[in-house]
Amino acid sequence: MGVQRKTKTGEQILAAFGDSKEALSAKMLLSRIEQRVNKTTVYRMLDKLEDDGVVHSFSGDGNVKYYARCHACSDTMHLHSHPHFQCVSCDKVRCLDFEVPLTTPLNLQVTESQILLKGHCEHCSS
Amino acid sequence: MGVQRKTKTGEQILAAFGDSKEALSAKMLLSRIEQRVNKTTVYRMLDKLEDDGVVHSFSGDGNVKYYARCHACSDTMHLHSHPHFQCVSCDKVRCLDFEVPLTTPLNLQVTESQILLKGHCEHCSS
DNA sequence: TTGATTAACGCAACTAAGTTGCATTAAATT
DNA sequence: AATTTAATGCAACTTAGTTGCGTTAATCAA
Repeated sequence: MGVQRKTKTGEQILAAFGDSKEALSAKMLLSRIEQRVNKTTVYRMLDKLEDDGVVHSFSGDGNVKYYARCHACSDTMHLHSHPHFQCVSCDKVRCLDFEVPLTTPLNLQVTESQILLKGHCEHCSS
Repeated sequence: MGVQRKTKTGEQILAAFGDSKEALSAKMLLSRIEQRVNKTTVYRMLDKLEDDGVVHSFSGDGNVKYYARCHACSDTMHLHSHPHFQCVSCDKVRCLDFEVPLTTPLNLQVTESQILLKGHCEHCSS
């Protein structure tokens, strides 16, 4: 079950994401939220937001879970064949706004896909 | 620095992988190895094998690191644009033997890519 | 074959991400 | 205002992976 009540934590998490395509870990969110919030609360709220199709998650570098705002999802339909990019210098992660056409083997029922690209972002290229 | 000496742990890890495309976590490897080996040893050996380009790693479900034998890599060249597939029923992970053509944005210097597909494998499809 | 060198190892203690149980707080509803 | 229960905070926990350090064993040279 997703979000049921309007709370400060929920508002602040969504405010932290804003309209950007940046992906944030629970830790990053905690440091960005002004109001003192417990990490458990953040994890639970992120779960609920993901249930509702408001955010989506994926595994970034160092086996850390990242969350980002969804832009074309509902609680019934999740379409995330867009790649994510993580800069190995500044560690920022974000959604890339194009889709990767994935042809999957006929013998496999693929229900979800995650594409993570790593490298240097435009600000960190030497 | 990679592997320098031929040891039982190294042999057993490679034996556990065999020639298959299956990917294994450190935990799975530990349970497959007959001889009693410490987990630290396994983690360290996997690091060295990865340095040598003998195995490659990626982040699977639940933020667990998986390792698989490389088939076209050396210690200087790593080519892993092949996807990995994880069955959400039996949890097995493996390399898929085709490449995904990734067109990456010009402003980003992509040095590595990870593609993880999740779903039901041929044995777990209902 | 023996002795020296040091890579590889085992162990214990640690870190960091994420989870769980439970008592408390505060939205929403009556 | 009273009631209901979703959301919260806290402490304790789990699990993956790491680190420091003393010991073992692979390799190599005498």
